[in-house]
This record gives sequence, C-alpha cells and structure tokens, in this order.
Amino acid sequence: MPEKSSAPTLNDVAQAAGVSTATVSRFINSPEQLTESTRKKVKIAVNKLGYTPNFGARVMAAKRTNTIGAIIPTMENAIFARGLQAFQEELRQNGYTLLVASSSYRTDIEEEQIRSLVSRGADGLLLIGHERAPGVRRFLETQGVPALVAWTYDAAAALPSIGFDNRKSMRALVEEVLKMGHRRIGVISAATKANDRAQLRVLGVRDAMAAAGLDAENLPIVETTYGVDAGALAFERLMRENEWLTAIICGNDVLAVGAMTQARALGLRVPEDVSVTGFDDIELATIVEPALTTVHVPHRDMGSKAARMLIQIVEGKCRGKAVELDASIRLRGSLAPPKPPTGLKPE
Amino acid sequence: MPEKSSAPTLNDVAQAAGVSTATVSRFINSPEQLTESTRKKVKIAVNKLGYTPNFGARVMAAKRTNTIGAIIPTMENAIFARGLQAFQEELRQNGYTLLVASSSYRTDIEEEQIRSLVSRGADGLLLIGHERAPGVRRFLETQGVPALVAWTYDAAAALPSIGFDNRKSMRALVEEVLKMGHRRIGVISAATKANDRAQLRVLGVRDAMAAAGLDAENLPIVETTYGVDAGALAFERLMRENEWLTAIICGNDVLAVGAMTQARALGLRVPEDVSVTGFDDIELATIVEPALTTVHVPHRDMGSKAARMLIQIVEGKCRGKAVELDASIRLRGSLAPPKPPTGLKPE
DNA sequence: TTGTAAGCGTTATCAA
DNA sequence: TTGATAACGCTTACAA
Repeated sequence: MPEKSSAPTLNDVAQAAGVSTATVSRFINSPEQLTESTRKKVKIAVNKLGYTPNFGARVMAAKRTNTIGAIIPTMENAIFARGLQAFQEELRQNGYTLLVASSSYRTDIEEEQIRSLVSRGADGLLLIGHERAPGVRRFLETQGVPALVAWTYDAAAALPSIGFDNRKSMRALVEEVLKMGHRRIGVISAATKANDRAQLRVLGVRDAMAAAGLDAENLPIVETTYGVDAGALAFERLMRENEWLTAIICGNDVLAVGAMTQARALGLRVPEDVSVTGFDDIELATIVEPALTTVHVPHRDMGSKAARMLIQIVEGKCRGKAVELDASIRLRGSLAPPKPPTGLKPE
Repeated sequence: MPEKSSAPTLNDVAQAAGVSTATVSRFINSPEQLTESTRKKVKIAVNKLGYTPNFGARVMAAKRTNTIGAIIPTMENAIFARGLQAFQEELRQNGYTLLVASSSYRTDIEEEQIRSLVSRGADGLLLIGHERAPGVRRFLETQGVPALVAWTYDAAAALPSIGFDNRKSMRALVEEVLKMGHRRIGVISAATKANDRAQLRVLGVRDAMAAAGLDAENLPIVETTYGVDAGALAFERLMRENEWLTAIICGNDVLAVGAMTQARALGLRVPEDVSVTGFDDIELATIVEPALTTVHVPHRDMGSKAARMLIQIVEGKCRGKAVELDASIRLRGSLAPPKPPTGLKPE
C-alpha cells in the first residue's frame, strides 16, 4: 500500500537502484547497452516501485509517440467497426497504438478531436471522408501531422485517401436495379451535409438514372439521420408521397434494414411488392430476411491497408497517394424484378 | 505553406505577440485575467501561427488532463457501442475527452492498453468486467488512477462497478423458459476464460435449472468465440450432440442470432421446433424474425451513469461504490412453449 | 496586469 | 558502460 505518493519517476528508480537517471532510461529504451548486473539492479528497482514512464515527458524529450489517432463519425454502428478493428490490429503489429475518438457526424466536434489527438502527440491521423473546414488542413500542415482519409477514394483531394469510389459503385448497383426492369425508384439517403460519401452515393443514383434516359432531376429522395428507426420512418414517408415506387435505394445497409422492416409493417412484401437495396455489406445484410442486395465494401482490407499506408507516411517512407479499392455488387433476395402490370398477373 | 518548421510553441507566440510566455499561457487558460488589448494581440499571434498547446508539456506542468480512457473487449460489435457512445456524450458535456482502446478480449492486451492510457495521462479509466491480473490493480493504485468497472455489478469486488447482475438476470430469463415447459435446455456461451460476464451468465442458467430440480451438472453447453458465424456453428454442434433439445439459451444476442440462422438452415423452425434466447437486447434483437427473447440491458443509461460516477471519483467528490442497474426480461417471438409430445399433435 | 524563472519527467549529447 | 546535464513546452508562484 503506497502512502498516497504520486507515481514513481525515473529519478525515484535511479535512487532506489543506486544509478543515474540516464542508466534507468537506457534500461527502458535499450537494455542491451547495460551490463547484466546493472540491468538486474535496475529491474528490481523498477518492479519494486511499479514504475511506468511518464508519457508526456517522454514525448517532449523524444518527439515520437508511436501513436495513431482515428476519428470516426460514430462508434454506434457496424459501418466503421470492422475496418477500424483491422486498422488497429495492423497498427499493433507494427508497434503503434491506436487512439479512437468519435465525432457524432459533427464537423465541429471532429475538429476538436483532431486538435485533441494532435496535441496528444499522435504521429498520424486517420479521418473519414474529405469534407472539412479549410483551416483543418492548414492546422495539420503546421503541426506536421500527416493524415489519411479512408472510406472514400478521391484522387483530386488534398489529402491522400484509401477507399472505393462511392459514386461509381452506387451507379453500378442502380444499373442492376434498372436492368431488372425497375423504373420507379426512390432514394433514402443519410444526411448529405458534410458527408461526401452520402453525397456521392446520391450522385451515383442520378448517374445511373440519367444514363438510362430516366428523369434524374425529380428523383424522389428522403434524407434522414442514421439508424434503423430513421430508415423505417423515411421509408414510410417516401412511400406515402410516392405510392408508385417499386425499388428503394438506400444510402447504407442500416437504413435499408429499417426500410425493409417498415415495408413489412405496412404490409408490403420484399421483394415482391418493393425491392430494397443497401450499401456497405455489413454483417446485418446477410442476417435479415430476405438478405439485402448491397455494395460490398472490403472493410478489413481497407483497414489494414490504411494502417500500412499511414505508417509508411508517418515514417517518411512515402508521401501518400489515392488508392482505390474495389467495391463489388452483391445481389441478394431483397432485389427482384418489379411486379408485372396487374392485368398480366395470373391470380 | 510553412517551410517544414515544427509546430509553433508558446515561445513563438510570445515573441510574435511581443509578450511573455506566461501571458500567452494565461491567454489559453484564463483569458479573463488579461487586458482587452493584450488579449487581442495574443489572439492574433495565436491565429497567425496556428498554435496549439503541446499536450505532453501541459500534462507535465499541470498534472490534470481532463481525459478519460476506456478499454473495451471489442469495437467490432454492438454490445459496447451504444453504452460507450452515451458514456462519451456525458463526458463531453462535462469537459472531458474520451480515448478508447480495444483489447480483443485478451487480458495481456488489456493490460498493455491500461498502461498506455495511464501513461498518456488518463485521469480515470473505464474497464469492462472484474477479471484481470492482480498486478493491474496495484499498478493503478501506485499511479493514483481511479478505475470504474462497467457492464457487470459486483459489490464484493475491489474496484467500484456499475452494471447489472449477470447471474441473476440470466436466472430470471431461464426461469421464464422453464415456466413455458421447456426441460431440455442447451447453452451456447461466449468464452468464459477471463470473462466474468460469460461465467456469471452460465451460472445463472445452472441456478435456474437447479432451483427447478433439473440436472444442472450435465447441462449441454458449447463455448465459442464471438460472432454470428460462431453462434451458428455452435448451434449445429450442440444440436448434433443433443438432438432432443427444445430451447437454446445463448450468452448474448449475437450468438443467438447465429443460432437462429443456423436453425433455419437445418430446417428447424424457431420457435416451433426450437426456442432461442439471447442476452443484451442489442438493436439486432428486434430486427430478426422472429424477434429475440432476451435480457434487456440499459446500455445508454449505464454509459451515462458510468461517466457521471467516474467524473465524481476523478474529481475526488466520491469514492466510488457498486451500483446495480435493472436488467429486465424481454419476451419476444423466439421463445414459445415446446412442441407437445408427438402423440398429441393434431396433424 | 504582466514578466521572471523554477520546475515537471524524460531523452540525448558529451564526457568520463 | 555509465554519469552529468542541457533541452523539450508548459504552468505557476512570486515579483514587479
């Protein structure tokens, strides 16, 4: 039981071991430089006192922290979880620690978190999406902290990025929907404000519509917050305002599951009465009944590649570029051709 | 474009503004002490240089960080996500920053993360479950860093905790199952090694069995890792080895969903042929068909209460105690009475 | 109201 | 191989 003393310092250990602080520091950082006997002495003192280096002091003296920070919009759902887990595992294997903060999809909080992580000595940052206030990039530049953007790919953006082409992928998915014969399409999108992924996905829908000669301008679309419930409410509204829709394209799987749930609640069968598609291919997509047609995102691959790339950048071994990963379409039960015009129905 | 200069320091700002470092420090920490005019001068310099305090230096000089660390077993699923989100929101409102690390359910990694967060100056720690190496508590004690355990309640444990009684809750759930007439019960549990929640839940099942005069010793039980797939595999094994089971009690909702999926794949109807129950009541529980009978855990409430309590402890306003929250049973479609003996069946 | 200067706990350079 | 000692960037008495 320690009296109430504050944490032991290098100095305490040095005194206890009868050596200088420099020697203790070496014991921590490069024990091979010490004699077997001094090493033993110091070791005993360290253990007895329960010494751990003070991080702050260490950073100040050594400049490097071996810490990477990541700021994700939310921890509350699976979208970022799997990729982040892979990111963290890869970092760990390379001797880096991951610190995570979440911004609740708010740019002001994100900025605060960026400052917080940087001032805590993060050697590099993982961010989601390209959209943020211009001051942020300047800040990162003056602080000399590199950042990598994930979950979206944009060769033209200022920051290096790793991810997939949200717009192209959504277009490809909608082209499948159109190929099946759907013409009356509605969209449930996540809030597009300050969320380039959501924006690009909507653009992808419009691309496909326009290319098929359909009216991309007057696309029925409802924007909503994140969550199964939100998806359900959005579905109801969309269908009430546009009763003739045969396919609902959702900006992500969570919204899509909400839409499917609500469809059932309204007495609509999926996919017989209405088709539903998602985006992300989270685990949930294959659990629901019918399984969700969606865009498969290589979460784990993206996470570990992001880690490797960010480490390279942090260690000055490369400058960072835009890397595009493939996002493929997964056709599953929630998408089927629309009902034939009533007159033709056998029943 | 800054040349390549490293981040600006207090000194740089002081020079640029033509004041002392102390004045700049005051501008950051207690601007009201300064004259309007000096405040303006300093402000301009700070903005021009894009200055942010160096956290390490600050900690060393000031001792407090306003940072709370949390270490959770995994970020990859919803179990901890919602509570943690609430935890973070409450912290933010009180001026604290949350740093999260995940241990992949490994005590060695958890210990490493504890040291990492402590040495980074965390003022307090949120941990999950009571089970960890004895050295850890000593470490926290000598470092003077308070910790609060969540997701489980244990008045006898050394650390204060906030959560529910896993054992009692599981017992209550199984009593419902027994009340419905089930006698042939199997269990799918998460790995119980170093996971007191999992252990207690299994004990809860045995409690209920024993109280009903059933054989609690020879309970068919399969332990598995976390995940829907794992739950599916475990279900198959459990049913293969014990064909006569009518109800499967799962240690958490994710395993339960896996079990339900696999039941369907094996041609078994839920709940007609076999009942399934979960634990946690994550969102998924109400999305699956049929909805999952489970133990409802007050995730958000627990998260925000944990935050308030930990802040109290950190600020020396209370010593921390064990707080028990209610976990209630949610009866849903996945649980129904067992099929009557074949002879009585109408068909 | 502002400035001076002494720490805070490390690391790293130089000598010994 | 080890030991002094000067940074590192900030806060905070204390002095002016």
